[in-house]
Parts: sequence; structure tokens; C-alpha cells
Amino acid sequence: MTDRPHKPTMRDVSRLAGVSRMTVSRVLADPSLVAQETRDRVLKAVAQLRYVPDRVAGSLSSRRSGFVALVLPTLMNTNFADTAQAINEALREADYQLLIGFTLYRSSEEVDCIRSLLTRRPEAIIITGGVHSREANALLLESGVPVVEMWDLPERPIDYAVGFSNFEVGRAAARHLAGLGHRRIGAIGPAAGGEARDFRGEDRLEGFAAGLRECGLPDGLIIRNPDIPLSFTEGAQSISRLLDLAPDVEAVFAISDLQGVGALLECQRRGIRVPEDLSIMGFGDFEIGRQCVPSLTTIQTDSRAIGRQVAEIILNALAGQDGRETPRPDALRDIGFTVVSRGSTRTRTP
Amino acid sequence: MTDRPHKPTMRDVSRLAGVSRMTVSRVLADPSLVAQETRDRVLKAVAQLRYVPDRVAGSLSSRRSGFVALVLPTLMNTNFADTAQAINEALREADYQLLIGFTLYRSSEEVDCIRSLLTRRPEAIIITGGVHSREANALLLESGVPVVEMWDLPERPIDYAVGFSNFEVGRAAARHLAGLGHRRIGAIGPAAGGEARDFRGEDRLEGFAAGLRECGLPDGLIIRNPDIPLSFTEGAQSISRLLDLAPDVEAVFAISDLQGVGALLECQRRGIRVPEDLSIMGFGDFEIGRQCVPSLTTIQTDSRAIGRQVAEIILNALAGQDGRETPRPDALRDIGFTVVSRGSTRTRTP
DNA sequence: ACTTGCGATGTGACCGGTAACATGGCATCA
DNA sequence: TGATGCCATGTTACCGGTCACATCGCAAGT
Repeated sequence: MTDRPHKPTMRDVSRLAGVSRMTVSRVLADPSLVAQETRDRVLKAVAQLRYVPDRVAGSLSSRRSGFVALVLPTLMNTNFADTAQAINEALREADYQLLIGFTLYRSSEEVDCIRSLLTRRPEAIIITGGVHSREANALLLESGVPVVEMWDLPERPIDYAVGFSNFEVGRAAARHLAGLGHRRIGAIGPAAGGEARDFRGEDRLEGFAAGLRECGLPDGLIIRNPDIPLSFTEGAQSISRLLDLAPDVEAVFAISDLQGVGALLECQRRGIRVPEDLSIMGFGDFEIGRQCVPSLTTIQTDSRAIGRQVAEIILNALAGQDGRETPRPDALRDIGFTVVSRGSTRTRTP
Repeated sequence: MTDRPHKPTMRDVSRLAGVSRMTVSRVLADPSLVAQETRDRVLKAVAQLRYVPDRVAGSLSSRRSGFVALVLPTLMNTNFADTAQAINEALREADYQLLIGFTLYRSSEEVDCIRSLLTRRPEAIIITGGVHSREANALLLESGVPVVEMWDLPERPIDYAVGFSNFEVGRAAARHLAGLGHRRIGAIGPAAGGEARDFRGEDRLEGFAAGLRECGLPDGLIIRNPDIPLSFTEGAQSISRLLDLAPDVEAVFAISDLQGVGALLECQRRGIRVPEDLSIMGFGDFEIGRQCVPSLTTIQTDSRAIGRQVAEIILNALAGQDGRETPRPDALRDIGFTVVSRGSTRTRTP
């Protein structure tokens, strides 16, 4: 907190090195533009003054902030944390700084968050999900920068989307459990009414219900919990409610591994054997799901790959605008998903 | 990505409202300074043009960026994610934007990260841990803004620190396990040699070893794993190594619940009963530790409270500088820790 | 009636960089 | 030898706000 009289500016460096400010700027931005000898003198001055360039000023002047905005529901979900890290790693190489905002699954927060991030003039915006309020949509559209939606596959993305169909994930889960011979099949997931909404979880749940119906099975055993965000604890509660409702349930789909593992642990506490008495399947392929006993059958999507692809799209789009035309990459990237069968599910034995 | 001719600026708003730019600025910054009628006219113009103020320009001019820099090792550890969210929530109320950088537990990354964040002229810096390279320290000291170190309690903090003694945590763990009557006691934690280092984990491990010695017990059963960051999987590996080394070990301290839960699950796989055959104790009070079966004995510290206190210190320090003198809050805040005894440990039965 | 003071608004400089263009020196080439 | 062109560097304006100060009108005080 040592307060120096004032932080050295580029002018101070230029004076010390006996050159113009512009030369200092060049040395820092692209050293090859400056003669070796001058460059060394400037760098010596930079080191001597411990000069740290001011990107605030630089951004204003160059009209390139070097920011990329990232809108996430929360960090409590490891998948989002993974994606965020992967994006960060890829963008930092190109010297972009991530600006993260959180919505807590609330529409009102989402709008505030976007508006606030836009004041920082990000060069691109990454947002979780493909469903936004009218106001949020308007802000994104008018932002003037590329928008990437992720973890979902909207029919008509704003600009780009990287994700998969949550509805199809649910459908695949239903078919998988039905395919194992189960008939009394339930699910646990988010309720649709509250202020906080997990639209992607809701989609998986709807896809699951649709899948059950396609298999000629009833879709009445679905527990919808309004406590968003989801957690292990919430999974334990939901499975409890389901077991109270239908003690003879044979298989359960949890729309997140967080809930799935929570459910599994609750079963252990209740002495319900998994998978002998109950098959449990989750979504997200969390590390804890791979490690737990029995390991959790899940639907896997690659969180880090989503992040990498998002970053790639952005770097492409931003490179495209400085001159050389880059072919516009696919607006919609479906990264797909895979059912990973593990110990927590098994074929029904009559 | 709609490219309008150019984004409206304050000048456009001022013209439309028939006032000067300064009046627009006032309406946005402190509406009470402007007459009702004028204010309404300006706000109408703002809405009509969908004007979004440019904080890049504002920051440069006012010399207040509205940024707070946060340096974290990773988001993979829920504790840090919790703290980050808590900080964010508190700072957003005061309209500060968090700038997050990740070190991945590497000293070299830490320096780069700090340097890069400093170019954005943050008004405060929050950094994880109390041990930094000489270069990082110099940068922080010269930054000219308040620095808050967290999750540790350095003897001589740069400016402020919010945390607890990791060494004492380890010592308390040793005493707790020894107090249960165990004699063959081991631990799993990070190795000290590699490029990536978890200094706080190392401190807990050292404290643990010291605690064992104080109790007159040998400290030879400590597994140090260089795979940082820690994870469930790594915990499973480490406990395996420990069990191979000393099959008769009675109790284990894992320096993180991540490892502790991983160890617990590995024991389940191997048919080792916890706590009957082996007591396991972790650190961090992760949700999964509370939920798993048996639930994990741990040492609890409040991640969100750390975040809240960090934010409080910063808001205080930053308020202090605009005129009214605020008493400098305690430079060092020890938020302490608590041993939480749960199902994974029990008294030794001879 | 004249001064005083305050509320509401405007003026101009400035924050610290960078884009765009200008300049000067020197080697190359017809 | 003069034109040409490139390399290295300098000059100037400007990015979009806000600060400090100036101005103006009007009500209150003496």
C-alpha cells in the first residue's frame, strides 16, 4: 500500500530513455518495430521505474479492452468451474482477461450482470444456456460483439453456441434405464416455477419424461425440487421424497451427478442397496461420481472441451476482425454426450 | 453482433437531451445533483438510445477502475469457489467487479498473473496464501493499493490477512486423533518439491507432524504426493500408498476433505471398514464430506466468512480513502477453525 | 436595492495510452 | 546523381468519460 508520489507513466519511461512516448509504446507492443539499441534503453528504463503499463488507458485509446465477459449461474457446480478454467487458460494465451459474473440462476440477476459487464466493453460475451429474458436478449444483440451461448443448443443462437441438447440427454437417460428392463422409473430435478430456474435441468427432465412415454412407461414419478442450485444435500432430500412416494421405484435419473451422488449416499444411509434394490443414474460425469462406491452411471459431456471450443470460436471471431477474413466457424457446435454405464445401474432381475 | 455505426456515447445522449455531457454524467453518477425535469429528459434519452456508459473511459478519467483483483490457485477446490462467490456478492453491492486470475499453485504463474492484473489498475488485491515469491511480493508492495492475503495467517502480512494458522490446524488434527487413543497415525498431503506447491497444505502437514511428536508419536507415516492440485482420485491413490506402506495404520489425516473423501471411498472399495478398521479425518468441511457414509470428521473453517471479511476490509479501506478517515481495521483476522467430529473417526478399541 | 449564497448547469483541461500520419536518414537502383 | 523506398522515430489528435472551476439565475438576508 506504499503510496508513491504517482505511479510512473509511459511519459516517465520515455523521458528516462530519451525517446518519445510512442517509441515506448512500440517497444511494449511489438519490439521488432524498434532498433535493438533503443529497445534496450527503453526496457532498462521500464525495469528501473518498475513501470506497469495502464491497460485502462490503452483500452480506451485502442478501442480494444482485452476483456471477455463470462456469465455463469454459479461456481458451486464443478462443471462450470471446469469450463471457466478451460476458457481462461485458452484466452490468457492471447492475453485476454475474463470478466466473470454470476446469475445464481436468476433472470433478474442475469440482466443486471450483463448490463454491468457491458460497461466494461468486453470484446466477446459468453453466456450459460440458451434461454434468456427478452431484455437480456436485447442487450446481447445490441452489444456489438460476438455472443457465445454454451451448455445448451438453442434452436436459433444469438451468434454461436457450443453445447448439446439437454432434452436429448434426458431422453437418452430414459431409454437407457428402460433398456435395462426397469418399469418403475423416477427422476429428480429442478422445479420450473420459482425465481431461480435451471432451464437446462428442466429440459433434461422434460426429455426424460418424453423418453419414458416413448417407451410406453408412465412419467409420474418425477420429483421437482425448487431449491436451486442443486447440491448433494438436495439430491438426498429429493430421493427421500421419491422413496416415500414410491417405495417400489426401480431406477432413478438425477439431472445432475451432484444430486445423483447425494441420492446414492442417502440410499446407503437407508440401507437401500444400489444397484440391487435401486439403479441410479446421473449427469455430468463429476469426479466424485467416478470415485464413489458403487461408481455412478452417468451421461458424460466434456466440460473442458466446451470451454476450449468456446475460446476457439472467440479467438477466431476476434482475429477475423483485424483484417484477414476468417471463415465464420459453425455457429452451432454440438459436442454431444455419452452414456457411461457404471456400477450404480444394472439390469432388472425379476 | 449487429454492428451499429457506432455505439452511442455520452455526447449523443447529451445532444438528444439538449444538455451538456457533464449533466448526463451527473444524472448517471448522482441524480440528486440534477433538477427533476432535466433528469427525466436525460434518462429518456439514455433509454431511447439504449446508452450503456463506458467504464473504460470513466475509469481512466476518475482514476477509479472499480476493479478488485483476486488471485486464486484454482476453482477445482470448492472452498475457493465458495470464497470467490462470497467476495463477489459483497463487492458487487458496491459496484466493484472482480478480476480473477489463477496460479494453478505455481509461483511463476502467480507472478504473471499479478502483473497482468495490475495493468488493469485494480483498487485492491486479494491473494490466496501468505507465501509468495520475492518478485510477487515486490509487485504487491509497489502496487499502491491495499493487499489482502487470505486462507493463511502470515507472520507479517503485506497489508491485511484473513485466515487461520494452517500449522495449528494440522497440530489440532494430530492431537484429535491421538486423543482418540490411536498410536499408528498417518497423513496424506502435498509434496514440497515440485513446481506446483500447496504451501498451506504443506503447513498443515508440518503442523500435523509436530503435533504427533508432541504426543510422543512417530511421524513416519506421512505420504507426500506431488500431484497438485489435490483431488478425490489423488486421495484414493495416496491412501493406497499409505496402506501398502503400513497396513496396520489406525488413523489418517488428509489435509483436504477432497483427499479425505477419496481415501474413504478407496477404503470402501478395499473392504476396509471406516471407522472400525481405520479412522479418517479431513479438512475443509466440504458438503460431500458431510453427506458421505460415514460422514467425514473434519476441521471446519468458514469459506464464505473468509470471503465476507475480505470484502469488508476492502470496502472499508477504499471508503477510507475518499475523505473521511476510517479507523484501520485489524490487519490480521484469525477466523479460527473447529474440529468437527463425525462418523469417520472413533476411539480406538484395543 | 445590494450583497450573499446556493442550486443547476456549462466549460475546458486532462486521464494515459495508441492510431495515423509525418519526418528524416540512409541504402538501393535506374 | 536524383528518385525511390524502407526503417526508425516523432508529432498530433483523439478515445469517452470526469474533475475543478466558472457561470447564471434566483431567493433570502440586511
